Amino acid sequence: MQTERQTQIIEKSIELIATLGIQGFTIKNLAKVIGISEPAIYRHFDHKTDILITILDNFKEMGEFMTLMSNNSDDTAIEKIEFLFTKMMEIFIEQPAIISVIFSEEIFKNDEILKEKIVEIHNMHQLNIEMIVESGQLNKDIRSDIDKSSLALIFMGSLRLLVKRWDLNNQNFDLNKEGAKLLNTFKLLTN
Amino acid sequence: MQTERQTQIIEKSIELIATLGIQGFTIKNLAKVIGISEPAIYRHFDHKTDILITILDNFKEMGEFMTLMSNNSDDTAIEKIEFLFTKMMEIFIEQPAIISVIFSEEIFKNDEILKEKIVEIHNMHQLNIEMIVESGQLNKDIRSDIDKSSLALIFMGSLRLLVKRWDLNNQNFDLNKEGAKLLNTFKLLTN
DNA sequence: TTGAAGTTAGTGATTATTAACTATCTTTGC
DNA sequence: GCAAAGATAGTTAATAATCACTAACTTCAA
Repeated sequence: MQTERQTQIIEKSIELIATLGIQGFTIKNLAKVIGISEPAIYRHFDHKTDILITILDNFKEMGEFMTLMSNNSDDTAIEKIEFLFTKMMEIFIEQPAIISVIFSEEIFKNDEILKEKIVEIHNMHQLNIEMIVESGQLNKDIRSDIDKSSLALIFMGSLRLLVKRWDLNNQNFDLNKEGAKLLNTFKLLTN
Repeated sequence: MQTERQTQIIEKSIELIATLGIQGFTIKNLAKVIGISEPAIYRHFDHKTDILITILDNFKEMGEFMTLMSNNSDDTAIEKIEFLFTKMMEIFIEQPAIISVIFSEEIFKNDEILKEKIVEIHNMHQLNIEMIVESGQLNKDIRSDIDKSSLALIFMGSLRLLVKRWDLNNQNFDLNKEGAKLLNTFKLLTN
């Protein structure tokens, strides 16, 4: 479990990375935006890297929770994917800072532990969508002449790029609307 | 025009970012891998940021050249997209280090000039693919019930994710084969 | 009274960049 | 043709600023 202060450090760290990039994520900047001294940070995390590790662990947990929720229903495959899409966009609109961190694998490239965690998160989402697609193909909701891994790649790849563009363009278009449009395209393409 | 030394500095910078991340891209590291002293770097670039600007300018030029080539033929739309895909994968296989830089927009987040260049490159590729899709829809090579911007998003988004995964997984699968598979999926989905 | 969470003041290492100097080409004036 | 002058590209040594992190001390609530 995380203490309140730890949660705050994680949140502010994500915001810092989003606004200033990984190079702006310094203990000094972090302490400043929180309003405590630099050494106080070390009362809550042993090393700077531990903060990044915790960020990725939180993302992984969030992903696992979404996987559970999407599969714990008797929705059709398309409805499950719709749920995942909607849920993800909801999170991104509420906390846009997450985008810059979760879709920026290169940030974690230095550290082998961090890189491994990123790959794990990728695989988890890929496998979850593959599973959903497979069930949809069995139920004839999704056409069966295309393999599940390609479809999962297309689903995730386009959502990622859409969200990233929204962020790069200072969130100056309606992500919900564009997301719905993309989802509709998927429905047309895959039935 | 770039001098030989400038080209070398650019190449080694990209490699540094690819292997160590943006945090490993220091003048000290750069000087070391090139085999000259740190101040010598400043004989060829005024500031560290100028190196990053030049990297992005090169990427943009490369994109413009590919756009020209893809449109300077009487290929069908699908063939043009196939050309773009093949060409890009060729470049990535030859110089995998590029992947970590060109698909890592967050690296350039600090600097407004750099961020703007990234958005420009995005828009250029999006518009080019949209144009190709539009011509394909006019010729009935591509189904017309889906708008070109969605299809362009899907094309680019999935290719990006495929290439990034290949890189994240230490290039341990056949990118050409997976790329061909993805292209085939597009053909099935869009005809 | 003790432990958690803060403080100030400092550590050595590293950062981008500059100053000053040098060896080696290249250009220019006679 | 050839020396003077200048440009090019390198060097060592140093700069102030910043980095992650630590030691030692204080505050305060359970």
